Amino acid sequence: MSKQDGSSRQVTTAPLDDRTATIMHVDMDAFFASVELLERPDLRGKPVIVGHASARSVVTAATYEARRYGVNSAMPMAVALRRCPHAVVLEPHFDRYQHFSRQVRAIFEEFTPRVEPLSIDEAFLDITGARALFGGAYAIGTELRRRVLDRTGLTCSVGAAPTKFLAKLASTRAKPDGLLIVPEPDTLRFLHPQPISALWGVGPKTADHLTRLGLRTVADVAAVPIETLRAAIGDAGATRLHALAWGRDPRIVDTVSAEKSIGHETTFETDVRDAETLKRELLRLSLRVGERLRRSDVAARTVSLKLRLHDFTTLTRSRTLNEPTDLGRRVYEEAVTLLEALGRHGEGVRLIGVRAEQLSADAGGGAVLWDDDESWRDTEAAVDALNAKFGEGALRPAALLGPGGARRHHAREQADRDRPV
DNA sequence: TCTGGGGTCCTAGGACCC
DNA sequence: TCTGGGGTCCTAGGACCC
Repeated sequence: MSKQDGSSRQVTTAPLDDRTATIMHVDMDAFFASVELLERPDLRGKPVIVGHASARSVVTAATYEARRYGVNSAMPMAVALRRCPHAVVLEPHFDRYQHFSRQVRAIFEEFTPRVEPLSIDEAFLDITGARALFGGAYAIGTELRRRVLDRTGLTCSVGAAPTKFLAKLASTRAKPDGLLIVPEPDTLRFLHPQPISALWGVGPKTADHLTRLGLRTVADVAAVPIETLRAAIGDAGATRLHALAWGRDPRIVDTVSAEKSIGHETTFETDVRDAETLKRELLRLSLRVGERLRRSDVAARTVSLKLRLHDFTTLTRSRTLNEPTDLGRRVYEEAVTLLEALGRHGEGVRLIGVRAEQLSADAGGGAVLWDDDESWRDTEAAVDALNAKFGEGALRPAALLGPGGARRHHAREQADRDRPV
């Protein structure tokens, strides 16, 4: 094992001929907070929290200075400010984070095309091929961290190991601003002393179950019979945990994974009982879902509604459609039907959300818009049909000259905007 | 202390089919 | 008449991750 701190207090090198640490995990340090500090250098070294100022908000990100007071992401803002009253709270700017996310991703791709973004601020890299050009994991990690810092002013932490799980664990242990390489022969020595919570998929509940079995470390999980695990946490979880505890993780770096659902939700400042307010919000959310479905060129077959009541009870209701849709209007119709059938909104709704599931490549054709409208297949007739429905000139002719996909896309945008609610 | 918003995966029961 | 077993789909809820 080798660890290099950003401060370069200690640099030990992994074997330079190591060829086993083929997967790299890169994780930006306190990403949102660090991006905000680029614009507010005066706040450097101070506890800074990123999050909305509203009553029901949570911490989106916190600098390490704030974390020293026990502030963590997802913590209610009220709690965070009690722990660290002098923290500076900044509003999040997601467009900025997106901008830097793209920038660092481009840097990753200078090393390998095999990049799998995990979220806005982390990614896996398969560096098998990059080694020939850049040297081993150590050289790649060091150069990558240098380029990210030089060009963005942001620090990141890097872990490299033979598997995804170990690489991610390595980057976590390297934080902040560090590099940790775990070659294959060192894996169990690195892994087994870790607490069970380090295992991917072990949250508070599972940790509870495992602790009740007397398991505290990853080594304990590795040693316990898998049947014991199965009885405690179920089939899939037991199989996965047992494998992870032995350093086995079959997941490869996957550069092309399709999204499985698209949803939006809102927590109200105060609980809402009024059905009209709920419907208005539901429409807004549904239209956003529709826009994203079309942008991704997919259609959804299942619509699901989510309600969180005043007491935090969370309900979901879903319905599978006969025909897939990419229209927010259609999503809304289903969601509102589910809402009314549920009939619980009088109790006071804290959160409402809608999600489109069972996505497939865009169904194409007019069947999605009007399943009785065969004429849609013909461009001229489609113009007439649409303009008849939405008024003359509703369609911009230019949009119709492009490929079918573009034509359908534009027509649906128009339909979603113009159809009366 | 009082709990965001974006997701993924798993479980379990019932319907339905062979 | 009383009853198996496997597979898939649908639905609701929950754990978990960032």
